[in-house]
Amino acid sequence: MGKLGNIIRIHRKKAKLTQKQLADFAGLGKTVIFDIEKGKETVQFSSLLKVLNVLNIKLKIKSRLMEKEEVINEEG
Amino acid sequence: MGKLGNIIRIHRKKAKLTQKQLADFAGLGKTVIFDIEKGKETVQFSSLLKVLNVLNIKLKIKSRLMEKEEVINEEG
DNA sequence: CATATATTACTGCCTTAACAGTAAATTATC
DNA sequence: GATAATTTACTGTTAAGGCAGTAATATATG
Repeated sequence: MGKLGNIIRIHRKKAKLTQKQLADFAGLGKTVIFDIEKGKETVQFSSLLKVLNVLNIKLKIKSRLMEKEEVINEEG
Repeated sequence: MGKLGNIIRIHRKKAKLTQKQLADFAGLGKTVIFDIEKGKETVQFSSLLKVLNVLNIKLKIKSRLMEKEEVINEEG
């Protein structure tokens, strides 16, 4: 299973949310949560961001051209 | 414009690639590269990963539940 | 063990991203 | 400024994600 899906599932469990509840909070259907946790990579990036934001997970980007790592999903 | 799109464009320029060339390397259509750089978030996550991998950009994940940051896109 | 809850899996419909092709606008090169 | 290259923008078609509904399996709770 995908690394990202696993991480998301762990965070969901910690937050004591069901897939349905997480889906509702993120404004998505339950199928997407299931797919993401299953490791499906063809989900829309926006769907992933919504889930990450609900779970307070930061997405960072890093390369040799950049001195500092940049956070992609800055939520309010 | 989206932060991620900007970063990707900068990396593409540094690599001296046109949108079309980057698209070919990533196995995508030129439209997707254009959309990503424009900041469109509804692209498929897999498309984003392909582009990031071509440009050697790492995607990391971080949260308070995790001690270490994890790299999502480990390419070979 | 029985019941309830949650997860996994499958279905068909609907929306939309991905795509190639093309044209216009912008930028680079001579 | 003229030419070429690149980027932006739009179009119609095709492929696929998102979704609710439902059923089956797995897990939790009594």
